[in-house]
Amino acid sequence: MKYSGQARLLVAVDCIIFGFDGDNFKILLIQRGFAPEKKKWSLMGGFIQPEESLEIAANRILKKLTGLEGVYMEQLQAFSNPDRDPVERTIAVAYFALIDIQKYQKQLSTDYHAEWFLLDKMPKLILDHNPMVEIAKNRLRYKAALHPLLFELLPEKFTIPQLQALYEGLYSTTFDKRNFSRKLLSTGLLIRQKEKDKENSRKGAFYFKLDKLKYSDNFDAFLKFIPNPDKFIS
Amino acid sequence: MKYSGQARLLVAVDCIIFGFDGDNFKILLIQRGFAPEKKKWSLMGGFIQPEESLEIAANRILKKLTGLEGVYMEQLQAFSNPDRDPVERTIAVAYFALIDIQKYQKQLSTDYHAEWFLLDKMPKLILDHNPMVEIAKNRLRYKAALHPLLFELLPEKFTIPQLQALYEGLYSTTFDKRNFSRKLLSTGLLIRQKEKDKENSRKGAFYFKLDKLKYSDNFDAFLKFIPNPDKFIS
DNA sequence: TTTATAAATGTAAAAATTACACTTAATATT
DNA sequence: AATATTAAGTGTAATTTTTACATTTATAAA
Repeated sequence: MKYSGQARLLVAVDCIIFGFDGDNFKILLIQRGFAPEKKKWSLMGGFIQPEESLEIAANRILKKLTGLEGVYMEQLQAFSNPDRDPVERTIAVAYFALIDIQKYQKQLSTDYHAEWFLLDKMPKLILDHNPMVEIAKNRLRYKAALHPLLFELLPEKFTIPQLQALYEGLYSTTFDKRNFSRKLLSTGLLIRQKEKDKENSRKGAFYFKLDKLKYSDNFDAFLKFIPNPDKFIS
Repeated sequence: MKYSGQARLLVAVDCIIFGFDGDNFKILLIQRGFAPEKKKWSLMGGFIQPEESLEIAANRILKKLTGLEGVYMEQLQAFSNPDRDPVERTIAVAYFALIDIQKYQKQLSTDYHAEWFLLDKMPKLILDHNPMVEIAKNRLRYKAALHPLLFELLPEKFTIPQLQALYEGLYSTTFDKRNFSRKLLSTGLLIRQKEKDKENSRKGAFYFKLDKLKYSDNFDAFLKFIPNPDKFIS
């Protein structure tokens, strides 16, 4: 028993993979090894398989490229312009992922000619992938203004100055460090460690870890990390 | 030139249509006139056509049911569990719409046996439509806490007490009317009219209209209508 | 021992939010 | 005509949150 007389379409999943290298936001792109658009840069994607949900497909695709599982990933939206793929009508559901760039295993992706690009210096991508990335950036700015999302981009131990650089990078602005650290510490999500990071200064900066329990409890809380976030969202 | 060896799927659009009758939130449902699940209540939906984007399809479907165009509508998310439709694998992209219930033309929908239900007293729906509605309610609560979205549910002229009832209904709570009106008026979005609504009190309540220019300018602004919105969002 | 450098911290002023109760306008009642 | 009724409308003081801003501290290098 089937629905007759209706068109069936290809459904693709595309992953927008964000990372942070300590100084700048990055995005992981691949160079297509096959026609059409061979050699052009692209988001990592693939078609949904008959037995998969979109979430499963997105995780499969992410794992294939990065070797990572259990990564933060969120459905962005479906892109459905009938002309978006000149080869054949395809609907793409975009997901964005936040990964700890240090966990990314380069060798896994040599198959795909993957490369991290500075988010601000991204090449032209195939199809409608550039607008997808723009929408994902905005969604990330939106969500990170209210929820403790950006920790997903950091390693287990991180310092307050690193965290501030992360926020400042996302919003292309600067924050007063006294107010910033007070706000972040007041969430109660951070546990100070005894060790310091001595890489970036003589004095060293204390490492912090996330209080994972409080983190998962507060993930959906409105924490107002960024004052007037609408200034930064287009 | 086609992508070979990939499965093609049905893609459906389902519309979650919210209204407000002055006292309660409502949702517009239809009773399916055909098998499977004939006579069961359902969201209004349909399959995407070859030349349509999802947005166009959603608007087509909404217009067919309500007669309305230019309505506020937003993509909720794609639902893709492989078993969600027992007849045939179908991906559904849900949209939610906010309409002024007074503009809804009943006669248009007799074709579909459409009916407004109290949102809290909704029947069981087919497939995964109940969870779709739950997700839509949460999204609406989330977004309305920050953005001036709910005006889409009201007629052109409305009173502050009506507006407060609307917010109180969505969050199942009460607000102090002094603080509520101060907050809403401080947005600068409301223009007081000379006439009063005398339906609900002897004194009468002043009508207000939206300042449409400021409204569209501020639609994406973070206005914090609701204190601690995470209390209300699950 | 001194110097250099980034990390860490406190406080006062301003703004926003909260809690709370009386007055007013208009109709209905006597 | 006076009075009662009812929901609309409004103000203020206390608290909390946010903002602006400068000095001290820890450490390694010279």
